[in-house]
Order: sequence, then structure tokens, then C-alpha cells
Amino acid sequence: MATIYQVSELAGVSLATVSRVMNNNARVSDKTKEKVLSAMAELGYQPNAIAQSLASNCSNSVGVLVSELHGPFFGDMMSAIEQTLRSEGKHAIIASGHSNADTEQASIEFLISRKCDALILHVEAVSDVYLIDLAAKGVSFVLINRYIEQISTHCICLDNQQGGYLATQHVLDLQHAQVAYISGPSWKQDAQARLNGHKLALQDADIAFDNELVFEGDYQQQSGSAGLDALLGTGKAFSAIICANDEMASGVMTRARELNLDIPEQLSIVGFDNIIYASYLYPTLTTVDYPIFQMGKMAANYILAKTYDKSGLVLRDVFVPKLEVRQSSKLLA
Amino acid sequence: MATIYQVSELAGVSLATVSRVMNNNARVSDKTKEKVLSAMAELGYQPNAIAQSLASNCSNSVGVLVSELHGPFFGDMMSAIEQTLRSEGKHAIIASGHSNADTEQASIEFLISRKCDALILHVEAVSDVYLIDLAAKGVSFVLINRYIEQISTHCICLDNQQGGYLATQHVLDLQHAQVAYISGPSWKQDAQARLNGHKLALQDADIAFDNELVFEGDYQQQSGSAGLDALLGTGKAFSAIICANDEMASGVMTRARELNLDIPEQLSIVGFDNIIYASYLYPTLTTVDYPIFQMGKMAANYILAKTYDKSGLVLRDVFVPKLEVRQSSKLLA
DNA sequence: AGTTTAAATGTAAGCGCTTACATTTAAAAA
DNA sequence: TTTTTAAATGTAAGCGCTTACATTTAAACT
Repeated sequence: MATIYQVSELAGVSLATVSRVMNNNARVSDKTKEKVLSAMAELGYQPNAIAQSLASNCSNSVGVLVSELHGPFFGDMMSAIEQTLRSEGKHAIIASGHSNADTEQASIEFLISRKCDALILHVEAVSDVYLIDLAAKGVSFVLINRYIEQISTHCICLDNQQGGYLATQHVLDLQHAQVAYISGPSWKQDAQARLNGHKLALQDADIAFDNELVFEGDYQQQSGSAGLDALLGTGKAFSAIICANDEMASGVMTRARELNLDIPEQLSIVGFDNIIYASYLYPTLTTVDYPIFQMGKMAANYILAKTYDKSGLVLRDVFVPKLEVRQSSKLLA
Repeated sequence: MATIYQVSELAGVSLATVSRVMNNNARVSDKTKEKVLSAMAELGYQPNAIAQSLASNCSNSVGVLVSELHGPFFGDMMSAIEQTLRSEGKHAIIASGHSNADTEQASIEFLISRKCDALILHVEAVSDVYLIDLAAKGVSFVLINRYIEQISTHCICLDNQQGGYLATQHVLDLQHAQVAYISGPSWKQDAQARLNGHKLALQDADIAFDNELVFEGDYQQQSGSAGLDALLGTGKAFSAIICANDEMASGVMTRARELNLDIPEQLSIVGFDNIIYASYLYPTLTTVDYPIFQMGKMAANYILAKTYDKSGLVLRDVFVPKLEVRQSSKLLA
């Protein structure tokens, strides 16, 4: 592997000059630049990224921490991030936090120890205080899908409340007046916000909120099935059910089928996230679209702009969900 | 950020000694080790990974290249890889190749330029020759889901042919004698192998293979639907259909429903891969399990063993698929 | 006590770059 | 032509580690 030294020798210039043409951050005459470039070509020179990092104190790497690498989100998010970073010669280092505070913290520390220039975090368990602290320590990061007042400029969020509102409003528009809700874990911010949106929509329609019509699931498909059973078990009537994510909605569908409940004839279902498989289900699932790809891209752009000083990027920190109407919801007969 | 120098000063020893206790690859007396350790603790010392890499010529990073970051595979594979590497203090750098030769090649070069110690490749478009060359150049890598004779020790594969065989054998066992097949792109090795397995199973059952009952899809759900239409269009009768992956099987299901074809009453369907959503479909999909998690883990272990000299790892290079029987296939009435 | 030998520690030369600062070169001004 | 000034290039000191080799220390024999 050729080094900068050999290039400088072959080109008959100093190390510094070679470095200058590599980074072209300083003026070099066209003539010498030419010489250097051809020397590089001749030697098949590839700069040593590690040495560059050490000298420049910039690793060109961004740590990405998600809850689960295999979740329906991660792929799209990662795809967006990789693409965006890559186009600027940066790269992503990944880690998972498993929605566990200790693991998340350990992962963050791992990524920092790896000298990532910045982090993109999709964390749920670690405390606000920890993150505020992290920001105070000067760690550069952006938070996806979590809002913390004190470090609001680090947050890229979906308006989850609005999403919950849209979902409920949709079934309300379809004349459903008795609407059940399967929420995510109440300790998760997004789950709370979605449920809030639901309540708000009910309120705006002058429908009393009934706590018995809410079941707290865990975002897994299994808990959708369990939720339907529980809800049915209350004896309360409902003609529509909003699920805080698509996987639970899928669970509801499965269970409904087992119970010979026709969807959407007897029960309308609305999901949340619009994961790719939502449109493969039968019936296809009406859901609230979560623009995770765009958000991933924005997260990467934030970092490109803030950490790597790239200019000309339009930054946005709150994304708006939109309803994707499919077959699983219909006008109440 | 404290450096090794400050630690050595506080502990009253030399740089080398501090380095030794960090790497504990050389004998240091318990007494000094103690001093060093407490100095580290006192300073909150974190070794600089970049500097370590430069000096040791080992970046502790593994490049992972997949076709699509958002595919159904990637998540599981990545999850396994991250977990395995992480437990040994290594990390994964990701990239995608989009099943395009140039992009794949560029990605590989990108990862190499990033000084990855090894690569895990899930590539389809790049040529055998290129990969053989890469191995010859001394690049350390493992290939997932691709077999190349000359570099067989670099390959971790699923026995795709066996998988295809199992799928067809299953419907044959269910008395289906007319079996259609929707394959993946014929230029992809796994698609070929799966189809071969299908043919073999037919042959073993003394059923003539009929080329008209094969439709070449592209592994996307859409082409499953198109495939069903095409197959139906031939006028040939068939009571079962094998799909080379679950997404196309999902497409077949969707289209069958539109055509009022009852599944599995009128048509049995078998998929391949056993992606998580296969069990969320209706009816749940009988499919061939692709142990991608295990294979990802094995890929990481290979690298741990071969590149990082970790011992005590059991290595395996060919995985066996197994049938997952669900609702979409049934005994021919 | 003197010698041999191994263990513990220290010294210093890199690893391959970047960059502040010094120097040279050439263009512009006088 | 000489002086001023800016552009181009070079020099050399790091960046924070690892490690070959040298030296010191201490244990083990004579």
C-alpha cells in the first residue's frame, strides 16, 4: 500500500502538498496538482483513513443506535442514513439497544469510544437526563422519534399525537362512535402521544373517552391478539379499533379471523407506521404513515450540516404523519 | 480526554507499561498493574480507538455489505452480526450494493478504504472473478449465500437446492401432482438452486418437469401476482404453487384472493425464507426456513476466528433449510 | 558474594497523515 | 529595477497509541 510519502517523492513535492491536493483545502498550482494526481494514479494511492482520522481528529463515522436491528423500522431508517452519509464519504457504525437502559447506555458509550463524530439515536429506555447530559458534554447527536424540551434542537420527531388523531378521526368520519384502542407500552413517549391524539379526536367529536376501551399492548403482534380478546371481554361494544402500530393491528386481524369477525364489515381496523407488510395483509391495512425513510435521511442531513458543516441543506425537525386508507376500515353500515 | 501519557504520568510508569496493561499481552507485575488501573479510573481514561488502530494496523471494524438495507433479510442478519462482533469489541460498518455490480464493487472498495479488517458480503451482481481476485489480494472476507468453488472456504451458504426440494416434496406428499413454480431471477445463484431442487423433487417422484409451469419473477411481491396470472394464462392445470421467496408468495395470495381462488382449498402455496411476516399472512404461509440469523452469526464467527484469531469457535459453512408447515398448503382433496 | 537468567520496565521509533508556521517563488506595485 | 505582497510550497511537530529493543530489577544458582 502506497503512502503519502511515496506519492510526494514520486511527484517531487512535499508531504504537505500532497495532503493539500487530497483535501483541496488550500491553493496548489495546477501544475503541481497535476503532478501529484498522476503520481497518485501511478501508485494506486489510497489515503489511509485511520491515519487521516488520527491527524485530523475526525473519524468520518457516525454511530447509529436503534432499539432492534430487525424491527420493521430499522431497515428503512438505515437505508436512508447509509445512502445519505455515503454520498459524503462518511460511514455508519451500528449498534442496538434493545430498549434497555443499560444496554442503550453501553452502546452509546461504545460508539463514542469508537470515536464516532456524531450519533443518531433511536433510544427509548435511557433517561432524558442522561441525554441532556450527553449534549452538555459536547457529544453531537440527533434523536429520532423522541422529544426532549431541553435539547429540542437535537430531536427529529414525527407528530405522533397528530397521527393518533388522524387515525381516530378517520374512523369517526366513517361514523364509528365506539372506538377501541390498543396502545403501546405507556412508558414510551410515542405510545403516549398516539393515545393522546386518539383522546383528542374523541373529544373534538364530543365523544366521551372510555378507559375500558383501551388496552395496553407492547407493540408486538401477539399483544394485538391479546388486546382484541381483552377488549371483547369487557363486554363493551365497539365497531372500530385503532392500534398504535401495524404489528398489533396484524395481531388483531389474525385473532378476528379466528373469531369469525369479519373485517372490515364487523370491525374496522387502523394501524400505525405503514410498514411495508401493511399492504400485504388481508384485508390491506388502513394505517398512519410514518415517514421513517425521510426522517432517517433528515437525521443524516442534520449531522452532515451540524457536524460536518455541509451547507445548503434544508433541515426539518418535525414530520407530519398522513393517513393511508386501505381496506381494513369502512363506513359503519 | 485523558491520554495514555497522562495515565503513565499519574501512575508513575512508562507509556509502554500502560499499553501493556491495556492489552495485557505482556507480563506486568500485579503491583504496577494496580497502579495503572487506578490511574486510569481516576482519569476516566478511554483509549483512543483510532490511535490504537493506526499503531496496531487493526481497525477492529468489519464491513458488512448487503443488497438492500431494507430487505427482510438484512435486519436479522445484521442483528446477528452486530451482536456477535460486539461481544468481542469489534464493530460493523454497513453499506448496500443494490444488486448492481458497479455499486457492489464501489461499496467493497469503500469498505476497504475504511480499513475494515474483514468484510461480510451478501452480494449478487459482482462477478466470481472479482471475488476470487479479492481473495487473492489478501482481503479477508466471507460470502453469505453464494458459493464459489475456488474460494469455497469463504462461503457460508444455505443449501438452496435442498430447500427447493423440500418445498416441492412437501406438496407432492400432499398428493399434488401438478405443481407450478415462480422462480427468482435466473441470473441469481440462489434462484437457480431453488429451482433445481424443485426439478429434482419432481424427478424423484417421477413427474415430468414442465417448463410452462415455471414463471420467472424478480423476488418482489408484485411479480408473485404477475406470476399467478401468467401461470393461469397458460391454461395448464396446477393445484400447488411453489414460490422462490415469501414475498412473491404473498403476491400470489393477494392475487388469488382477487380471483376468488381459495387458498389452500383450490391452491396450495409454499414460500421460501420464512420471513417474519409469513406467519402474519392469511392464511399463514407454509415456507422453507432460511436460518439467516444463524448464518449471520456464523459469518461473524468466521471472521472472529480467521481474522481476529479467536479460538474455540465451531465453524460451519453450509446450513440446512427446513420446512415450516402452516396453513397455506393442504392435502389435495 | 558473584553470576546467570528471567521477569519487569523503560526508551524511542514508528504508524500515515494534518497543519501551524517558515520559507521560497512569482506576481503586482512602485 | 527594486520593493511589497500574496500565492505556493516546504518543514517539522504532533495526533495517541504499539512494540522491538535496551535496560534495570530481582530471583535463582554457584
